[in-house]
Amino acid sequence: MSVIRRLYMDLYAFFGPQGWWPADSDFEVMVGAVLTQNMSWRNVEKAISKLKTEGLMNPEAILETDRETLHECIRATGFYRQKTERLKILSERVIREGGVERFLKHPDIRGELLKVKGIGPETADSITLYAAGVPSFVVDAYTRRILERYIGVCGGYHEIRSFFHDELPRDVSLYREFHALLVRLAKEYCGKKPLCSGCPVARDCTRANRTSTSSNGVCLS
DNA sequence: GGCCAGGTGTAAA
DNA sequence: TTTACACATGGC
Repeated sequence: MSVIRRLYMDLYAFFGPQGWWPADSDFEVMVGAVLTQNMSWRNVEKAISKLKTEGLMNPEAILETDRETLHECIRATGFYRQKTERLKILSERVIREGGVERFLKHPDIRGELLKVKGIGPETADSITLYAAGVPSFVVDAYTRRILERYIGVCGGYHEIRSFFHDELPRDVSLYREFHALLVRLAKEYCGKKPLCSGCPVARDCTRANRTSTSSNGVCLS
């Protein structure tokens, strides 16, 4: 069995199913994916809550509402001027395509998302996987950290994503759970501290700590 | 008080 | 093609 499949099985056995993405609608997934760019989910939750309270969690409202109001709602997520523009651009595109569900059914939804200004590969993959339900692995800072530290693999976004795609069957539920489990592991056991008391995959931690990623680890690119 | 957080676009080298 | 930098707030 490959090390990556083993990691998934160990994490699933330890943490159980995560049931991601935490959202009440596909549009909320899209908004959350933009707002969490370089920002902790804790702060994103506040912004999402405010948007809902103000009745703004839909593309029409985002597009019509004045920027100052949106700034106030999402200020806690940082880069709030940029993110306001990104939400407006995304909302405009969604409406132009005939609504959220219709847009998400585009045969190349990931490619379409990447054309939208302000949506890079990670945001596109988050929306593709969790809103559109198309298996596209999300490579975020947690994924990179775990892969590098526990398995000794590093590389660019595309290389790491391909690594998961090559090693795993194309399955939406599997990709969702695996990504969520990586985040869970990173948050609870793999912060800036070297390691990792009680880590459920301590075997791999030990191995990764012995080998320098730069000299002995696997570099995909 | 300083570092960090589930990135992305742009411009310069 | 790669690297540096701006974007900005809140938690610990």
